[in-house]
Amino acid sequence: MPELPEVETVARELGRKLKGRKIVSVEVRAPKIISIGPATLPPVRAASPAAVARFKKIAVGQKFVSVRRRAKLLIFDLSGPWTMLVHLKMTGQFIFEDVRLRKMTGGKYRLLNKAAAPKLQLPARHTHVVFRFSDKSALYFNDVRKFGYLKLVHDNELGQVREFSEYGPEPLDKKFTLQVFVDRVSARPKAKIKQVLMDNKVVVGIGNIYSDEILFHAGVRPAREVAKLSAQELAKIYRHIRPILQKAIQAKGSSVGDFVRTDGSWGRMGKFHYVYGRKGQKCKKCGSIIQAIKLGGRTGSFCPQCQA
DNA sequence: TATATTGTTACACC
DNA sequence: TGGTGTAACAATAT
Repeated sequence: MPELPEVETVARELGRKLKGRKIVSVEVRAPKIISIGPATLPPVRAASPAAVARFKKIAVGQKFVSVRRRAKLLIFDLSGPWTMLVHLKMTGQFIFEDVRLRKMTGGKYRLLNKAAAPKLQLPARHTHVVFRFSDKSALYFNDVRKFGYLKLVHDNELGQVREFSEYGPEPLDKKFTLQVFVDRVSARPKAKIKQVLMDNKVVVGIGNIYSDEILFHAGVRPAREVAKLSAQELAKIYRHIRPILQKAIQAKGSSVGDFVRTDGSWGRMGKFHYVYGRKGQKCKKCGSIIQAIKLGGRTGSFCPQCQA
């Protein structure tokens, strides 16, 4: 489940690996994944053969300049006047294949870090788009659910991309102060705190995993109404947002579900989870049994002893 | 075969 | 009208 730390991990790793690499071919195995233009939605229908051809024509010959992140969206700056926006949604993955690795393994991709990583052979069953580079290396986009998307936007139209205009502040940004947090959260007095934390209009990048973890460390139950939280509780929640996200970035993300790093290895943050995905297990702090509730169709996990 | 999964949007309801 | 909550949607594994 890629959230801010996982997307940040992918952005940093790909930025390093793709910088200056020239695309020599693009293989689109699932047309519904790709689209062109600033329109809000990924296409419900698969891109037409003409759109696929256009996507390839735009991308081939371009170099990757940089990879950034805004909220959970990856932003690939291309050398020409185009930008590629990528959302991993639930199960999207990027795997970068170094040509040296393929040579070493006789054409079958194997991971260097065998102990910590799943075995991969690429392209895999759920590989939907492949970028190949002039030095024979390649970038694979995999997505079991096919909810993710790759969207090419002309730089002149970046201002019209609705994802950007609706995003709230970045939690790691200096401008995200306690005052900003309290103001934005307080605008939703009747909503439940977990749902507000996960709302991209309030603050971006926090999903099910990290909202659970932040609330555990703050000692606040996920279903608490915002209006009934004290100033101290709000401040405590705020104070835990940055450290938890930063620790997760240091651990290269949580490999829950399908998330892998760009070499196919797993992030290590899952080891540090106190409540997410631990329903029925003992709380690491007090030994109580972790409980789960449904909030708007989503599961929230918490410790009944540590969280009030 | 029904169900669970999650970010995001659509829409009904006060 | 706008904030709020719920359902729906994408596709697949189990």
